[in-house]
Amino acid sequence: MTEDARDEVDRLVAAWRAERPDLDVEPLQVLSRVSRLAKHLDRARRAAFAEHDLEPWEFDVLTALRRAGKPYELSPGALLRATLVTSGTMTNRIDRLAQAGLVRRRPDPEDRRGVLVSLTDTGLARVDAAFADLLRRERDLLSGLGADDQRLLSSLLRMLLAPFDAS
Amino acid sequence: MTEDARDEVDRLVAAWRAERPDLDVEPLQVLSRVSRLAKHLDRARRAAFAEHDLEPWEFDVLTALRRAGKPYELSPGALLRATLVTSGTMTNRIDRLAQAGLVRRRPDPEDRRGVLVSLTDTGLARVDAAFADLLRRERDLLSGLGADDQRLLSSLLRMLLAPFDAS
DNA sequence: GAGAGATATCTCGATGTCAAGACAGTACAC
DNA sequence: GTGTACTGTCTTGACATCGAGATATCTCTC
Repeated sequence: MTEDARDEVDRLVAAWRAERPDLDVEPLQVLSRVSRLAKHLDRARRAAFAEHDLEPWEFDVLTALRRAGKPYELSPGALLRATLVTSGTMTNRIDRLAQAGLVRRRPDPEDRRGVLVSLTDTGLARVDAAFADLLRRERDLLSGLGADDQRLLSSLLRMLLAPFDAS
Repeated sequence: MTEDARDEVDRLVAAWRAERPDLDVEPLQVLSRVSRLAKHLDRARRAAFAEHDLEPWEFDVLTALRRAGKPYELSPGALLRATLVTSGTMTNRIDRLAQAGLVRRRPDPEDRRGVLVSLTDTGLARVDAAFADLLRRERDLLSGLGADDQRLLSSLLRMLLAPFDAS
């Protein structure tokens, strides 16, 4: 038993083993780490975006539009699928982004139920700057892992994620 | 170039490469997967707890107390460090858990600023049932990975997490 | 071409979270 | 022991999110 209780999850698992030796708590080794890491990442991202006057939720929407390529335009439905939020949330987000002058809304000429949301020039500039900054910081967070380990890690994560994205 | 765009992140990375070939977006392969997976996990957990009439946030607090072992008692400060939330949030959580009869609050006899929070019998029973259920479901989510891959994955994640937990 | 069901977006109320700050109590240096 | 800085908890107000449902439009079948 290589003894390295180096993070909170190791301590957490050890505590469970002491309290509930009857249960197999191995799944926590993976999934609790995923959850905790995500929480830390959220905070790191928030700090990164603050320098560009962007909230994480604003960044999420703007990057989805940015990735779509010219003319940087998507429907609210496409945006909510890209960002994993509900429709009410997306309506609210678009409202505030439009108010801030980062996106524009126009009726979909093909479907009168629909709307199309596009980046303004300001929005494009902001998201490009913030994204470059984010990548810099994320690379830093990953610096503890070699390139091979990163590839290995991402392919293992992909296996877990695939069932969700398929459905 | 092994061509397997099997999850959303592969598509996301491909889109960035097309739009910003000047940037190295490799960090996303790992970190976007972590974030997205955490979001899916939250939903899965929510569904699991619903059967036990527990919200995820309730479960988080109750498990922290459960792991502490008899007499299942911790300070609000210890609880907020265990759950990564702010003090205002923890006060609110404890209020509602106490109202629901799942925890009890009493003054800390050693420190008159302090409070101690402990599980009630009801709280103990509820958290034990929900935890067993959660493990069952999490094992299921991980069934795509062999035991070796799971160990590999958790040790890679540990490397990323360690710097956060150290600070 | 009429009707049924699906789809796209928005509205509204409830809620959990955070950040900042208030307040009481403790610890430590001098 | 007194003053200062620190710690632990709680209060408050703002805010982003969700879920459920409303409305308008489209699509497909007959």
